[in-house]
Amino acid sequence: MSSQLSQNPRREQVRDRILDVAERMFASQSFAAVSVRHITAEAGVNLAAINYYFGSKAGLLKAVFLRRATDLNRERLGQLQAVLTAHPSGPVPLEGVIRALVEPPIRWMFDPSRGHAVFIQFLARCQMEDEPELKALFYEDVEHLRRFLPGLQRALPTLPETELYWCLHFTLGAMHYTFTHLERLRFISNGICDIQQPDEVAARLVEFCAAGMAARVGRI
Amino acid sequence: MSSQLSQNPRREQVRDRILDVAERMFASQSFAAVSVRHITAEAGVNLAAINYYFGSKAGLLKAVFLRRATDLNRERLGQLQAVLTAHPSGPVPLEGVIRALVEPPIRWMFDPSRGHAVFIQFLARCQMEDEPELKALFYEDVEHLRRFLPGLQRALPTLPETELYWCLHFTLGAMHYTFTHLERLRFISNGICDIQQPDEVAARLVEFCAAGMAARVGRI
DNA sequence: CAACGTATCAAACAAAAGTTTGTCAGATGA
DNA sequence: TCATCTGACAAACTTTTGTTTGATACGTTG
Repeated sequence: MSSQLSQNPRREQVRDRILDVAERMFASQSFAAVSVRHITAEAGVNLAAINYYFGSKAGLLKAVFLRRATDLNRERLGQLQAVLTAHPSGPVPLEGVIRALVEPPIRWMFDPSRGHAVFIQFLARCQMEDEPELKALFYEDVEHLRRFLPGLQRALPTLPETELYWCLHFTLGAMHYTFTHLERLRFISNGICDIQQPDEVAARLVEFCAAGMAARVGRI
Repeated sequence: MSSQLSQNPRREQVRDRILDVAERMFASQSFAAVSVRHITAEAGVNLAAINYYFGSKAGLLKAVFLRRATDLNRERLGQLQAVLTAHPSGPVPLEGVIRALVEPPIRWMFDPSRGHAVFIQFLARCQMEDEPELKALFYEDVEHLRRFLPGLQRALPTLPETELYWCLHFTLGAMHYTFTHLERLRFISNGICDIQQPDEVAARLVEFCAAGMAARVGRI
């Protein structure tokens, strides 16, 4: 069928199939709980394929992470840049900065296409894994988060840097919990909370965190 | 040495040693990543001890959870009750209700005695495990969280129930992230955030979430 | 065509996993 | 004292783990 394709497309096809299955499994179970045999069986490829393409099981984990992480960060930083350039001088709207931080991943969370939704779950679970290579990647990622500080500073000029970091921390927490525990919110609220609309979720999250940040201004 | 002790104290001693080691290991690694061999070796007991005392590895996980979970919940509910009875009629201070929710676990987090600190880390990691028995326990736990809703309602009488649940959700997220990512906050802030003082941490968290909740009042 | 590199495969590998078994020492209770 | 029970132990059991190995087929390149 694909006999006239050069080797590369076919190679990428198998690679991506493995990555898709691994992403899905690592999203719902811990790294140690997923075996390479489960992955290869589900992907319909040979057992040795993972070591052939990714060197090791840990290499596969890293590859799953890298495949989409930069895309997500680019989306975030693009939205941040858009807000900052829309207000070239003077104060920046606080909610706009926070939106740049949390809206892209929330949008991904509700986007089943191209595995975006699965990747967010994967990302959330990865935060707790202790694979050394993956931890190193997350420590590079703090550099990306630090880029939001100038934006926050321009939105809340009177707030000391320390406070801004604390606010960023709590915001990331509320967001992260939304990735992992949204279904629990539906359950605990007996279903009265609508967790289906991405815009609604993002709007509530942004408003909650913006208010939390703004409240510190008066107290410092 | 303890020859004249009846069997029970000695039995409890071995049981607790296993529970302590397991709690510590499950706190820093996923369930699947920890082997019963590691636990028993570290605890200095026989390999078969876990199956003898707890039936299975999963039974051990459940036992670690149950050993302290009720204590923590009792502390929380006690503090909640104290706030509510201090204001028997009329409005209740919002920050008091939130404090009852987050202060006890934050205090535990900084209390190395009796393994309280380790247990908080264990608890945070457990949220992501998919052991069926443990998930069942967490679903019983939502009943405990629902008890905070009357308190929130008396603090924010004009806010619809749906909104209160959302606020509770974001608050739990900020708290949970504080359990798991406090060291990361220190790192990302180049060490300028002081993460050593439990009262400071709790105060910031409470203030942030209270403001986030109060902000919704005007918008509904 | 011939030589080479690449992708796939079944098979085997050694190590580690959770659990079970049988035995033995010691405390308990009649 | 004798029978019984309990806890600890080494050992073995059965699966499952991640990884490696050659062999084979195929496409590309000389």
